[in-house]
Amino acid sequence: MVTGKAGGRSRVTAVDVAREAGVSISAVSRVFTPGASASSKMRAKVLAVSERLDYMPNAMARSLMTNRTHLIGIIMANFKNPVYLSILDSFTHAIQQRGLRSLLFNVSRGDDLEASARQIMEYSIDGMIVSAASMSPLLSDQCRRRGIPLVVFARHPRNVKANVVTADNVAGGRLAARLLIERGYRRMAYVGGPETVSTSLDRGSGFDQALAEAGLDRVRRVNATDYGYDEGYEAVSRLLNGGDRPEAVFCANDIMAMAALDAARYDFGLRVPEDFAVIGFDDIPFAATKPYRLTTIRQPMDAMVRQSIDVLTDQISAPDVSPVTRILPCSVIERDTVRSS
Amino acid sequence: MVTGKAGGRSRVTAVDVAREAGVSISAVSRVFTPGASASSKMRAKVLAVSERLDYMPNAMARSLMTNRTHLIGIIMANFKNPVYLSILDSFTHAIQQRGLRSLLFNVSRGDDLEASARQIMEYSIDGMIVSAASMSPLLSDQCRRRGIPLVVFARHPRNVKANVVTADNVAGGRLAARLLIERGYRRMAYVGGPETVSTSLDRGSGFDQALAEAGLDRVRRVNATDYGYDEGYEAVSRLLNGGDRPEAVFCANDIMAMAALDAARYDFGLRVPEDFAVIGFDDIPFAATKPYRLTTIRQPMDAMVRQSIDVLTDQISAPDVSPVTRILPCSVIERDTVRSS
DNA sequence: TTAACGCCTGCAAGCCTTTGCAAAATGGCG
DNA sequence: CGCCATTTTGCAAAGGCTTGCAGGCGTTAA
Repeated sequence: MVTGKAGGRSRVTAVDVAREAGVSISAVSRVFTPGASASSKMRAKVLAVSERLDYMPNAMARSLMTNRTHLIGIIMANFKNPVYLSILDSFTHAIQQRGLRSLLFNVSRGDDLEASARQIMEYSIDGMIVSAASMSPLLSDQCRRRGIPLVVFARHPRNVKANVVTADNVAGGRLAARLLIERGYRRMAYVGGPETVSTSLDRGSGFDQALAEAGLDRVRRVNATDYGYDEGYEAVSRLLNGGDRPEAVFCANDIMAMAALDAARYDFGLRVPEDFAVIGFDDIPFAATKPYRLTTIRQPMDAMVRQSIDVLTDQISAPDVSPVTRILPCSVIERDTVRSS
Repeated sequence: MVTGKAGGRSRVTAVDVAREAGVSISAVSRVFTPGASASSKMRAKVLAVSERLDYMPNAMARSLMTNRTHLIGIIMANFKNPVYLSILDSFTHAIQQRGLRSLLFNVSRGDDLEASARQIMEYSIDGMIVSAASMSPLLSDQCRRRGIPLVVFARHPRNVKANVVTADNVAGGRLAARLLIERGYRRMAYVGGPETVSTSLDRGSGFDQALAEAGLDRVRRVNATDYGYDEGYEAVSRLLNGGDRPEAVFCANDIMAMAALDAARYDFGLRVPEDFAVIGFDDIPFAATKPYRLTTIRQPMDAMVRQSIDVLTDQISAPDVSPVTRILPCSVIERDTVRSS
């Protein structure tokens, strides 16, 4: 290895700075290590030279020694629902605020979540956030074995041992049911997502519970094949074409609710909210636009993100505490797709 | 440093595997280095032990030697427009496909782009993609000095020396104008984003050009304070309230176009497309929903992403080629907000 | 059977930091 | 001015991996 190695031009390193400033390498290191002892003369000298040479400590070499990478892995699956853009926004922001960096992994195209996780682990990240429908217990095992704090976001898988931060989806479903009942609707249906997804399941079962408590039965239930607009449209059309046409639907997310609204109005000539009510879930920005004005159940996303990062950083600094689970309450955002009294 | 250091339990390393398998460390390394020479016996033995011990090479240590991190930095600013979710989807997917990883940086809240870039550089990333409104020349300088390939995505700043992959926004603007002219509209207006953003500027000037060529003048132009729905709504209301009411508007993105449509229909009682035409830009999924059916100009996002990554990886393997700029054509997606003949 | 030839493999140096330890410098105080 | 208590500072050893070099071994040809 004689000349400039494989990659780009060799960076300026701490030895260059040390030589130039006439100090030891350790001194340079200490100037760039918060909390290390260095006289102000020293600090000034090193900083000046670093500035001039455009020196910057090499994070890789550093992490080799410190066993900290300041990298947080984010595993995401849903790139179709705009809520996830704002979730990503909040997460990356919160992560950067704390001086950490986000390593983003996309597991949407059925790419093996397991395999991705392994890849991530090569980087010995400090912590990991998973926001993906399928959360395998093997992943959480991997993390525990390697001592990597993990929080499962907006999902509540029963069979994994990890931190969980989620909205209270069951309670959210109940909220929807009670609103509908209170407003005099009687024949309700639920439009869920794919059958395996715990959020959809929880929202549905909360809905059913509250219905049952009021002595009502859910008329029907359909599951969309995916969480998108088209899939929702198709599912709702199926629902409205069948017998037992409901007076109200509760949808597992806003996108499907918007599809429901469109299908009801444009294809079935239903008046909303007079003939037919629709409730969504999430409160995405589009739900508030003029043509929709969707009544919906809101998850406290900001709080969820904040708590996730809190839990994660706590766990990073104190690795041996046992996993916590935080369940945050939803609220109803009332607009115009449920009649007002 | 006697006992378990700062971070989690110490990982299993190549020496563990080597000892256990009765081979040298180099052997282990070579088994995990594609293209290195190792007999199949060797390989089998090492792989078996690695499996059992759950060994995985440490990417940090590796990159220290190879000068390659396999990390691609993505700098993004716009977390409000859903197009960026699909862009992120495509990028992360393409990056993973090539065995690389995405380090995502959020510079939306006016966080200094410069400062973020510096942070990113500490990780000595292999390449960087910037999709942010403001692209400072200093950033591209930083990259060039450090030998980090850089591509500017969906933006065409004149004053930076870097790879550029973007849609032909000027031509896109012309497309919009010509469609409108051909369909008999005469009094046009443009609704742009903040005045400093090159995409909005280019789209507007292409629009103006084509109008001028047809002997028409743009009636008015308004700029929204941001690219969102509410800002668009406000801008369009201003436009329609003023004198010289136009018969058609071209909006710098779909979100504002949707806002325009809503404002025109709900607040001004205009019939679209009979009395009033609207054209957007981007072709986001919501533009296709029943209440909108928006006619719009589409950027070839997938191709743009693919080319960006191609350019980037080319540049990574051959660092000394000069920057390229690729400008891809837009197309019109015709739906129902411009009359059909 | 022996020599020449290749493929494997191990050795050890190097990548860029951090950090325990001990020596040097500083400062306060009598 | 000398002594002791603190800082500062430098040395050198990690940390986990890659890789040039040279010796080892198995193979083929004579």
